[in-house]
Amino acid sequence: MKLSTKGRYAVTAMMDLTLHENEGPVTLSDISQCQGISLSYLEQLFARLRKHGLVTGVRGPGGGYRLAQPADRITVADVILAVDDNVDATRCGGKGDCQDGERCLTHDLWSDLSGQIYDFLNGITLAGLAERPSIREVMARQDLKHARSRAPSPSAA
Amino acid sequence: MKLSTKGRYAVTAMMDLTLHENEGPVTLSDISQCQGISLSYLEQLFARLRKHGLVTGVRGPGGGYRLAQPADRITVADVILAVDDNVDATRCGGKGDCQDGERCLTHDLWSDLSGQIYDFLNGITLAGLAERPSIREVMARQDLKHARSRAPSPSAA
DNA sequence: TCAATTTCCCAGTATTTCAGTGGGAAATAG
DNA sequence: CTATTTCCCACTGAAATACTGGGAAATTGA
Repeated sequence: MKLSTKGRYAVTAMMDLTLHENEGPVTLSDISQCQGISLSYLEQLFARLRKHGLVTGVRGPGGGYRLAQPADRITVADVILAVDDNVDATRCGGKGDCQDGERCLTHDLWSDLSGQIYDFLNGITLAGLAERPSIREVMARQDLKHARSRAPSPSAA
Repeated sequence: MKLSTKGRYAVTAMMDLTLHENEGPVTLSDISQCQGISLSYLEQLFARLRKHGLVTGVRGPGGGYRLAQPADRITVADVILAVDDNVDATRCGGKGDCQDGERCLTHDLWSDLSGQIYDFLNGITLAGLAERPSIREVMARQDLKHARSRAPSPSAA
């Protein structure tokens, strides 16, 4: 389990898709402008997300990306694992003969901890994140702005 | 909150100190041989751990490093934050005027998640890690080996 | 049919971080 | 005094990160 800015970019971008899920596909240039990430770098990230079956791309005008699965079935761990490829784990490869053949217990310990971190992140879905109070608050403000032709109806998807 | 091999090295090294806490200071060359990390790189890591008040160095023969605080007061989050310096967090710096002044909510969302990860790792102390069954098991084997004045026990592993 | 949009794809580059190398100074135990 | 070990610094190679740029394929709408 690795946790870097790359993973953060991916998660925030996926949240963008989640929050605008019912407004059609989201273009990468939108996310690029919002997040301040270069378009091509986003393309690279989304290529991986697509290969891992997390998003689907829609080409052409009006196209963009949308979630390939319901938001409550995609976890933060899924997203992070999709973008940063394999973790090499231990240096001694679990040979266990590092020093006197006994000292290497800390390796097991890390894999133990790492597993816990994974379980934790795997328990947080995009839908779950989107339901947080701090987010719903900002979403409500957005709804007001976007309701330009009619009275603000509380109808959510 | 960042989670990389650097942080893993630091945590596993700190666990080494924790597990041999009552055997006097642990030298970096010991950890180097065990973990397969270069001595100088470990020195760099421990310089940071020392500056953050997590370890104390003892010079001279018989010296080494020991925990600067009781193992149940040092958390995994402490260790990780000590070695990988600041996380820049958001790119737009929370200006909030990224697109239409409304799209940047995903940043808040990430800081929310990041805070949760921190809380999680901050709830795991070195002492807590050392008490895990898988670790105690290996520790027990070590105790047998270190008891050299008695008859050698049947081969482990 | 044509132009604009947008995903897709690939090859290259700059920057940063990771990890290691090497030399040497200061403290300390024996 | 000497061996050990922390401390400190400056440098290097390798890898990951993040960006640049060019272009092809699909799709929409005029």
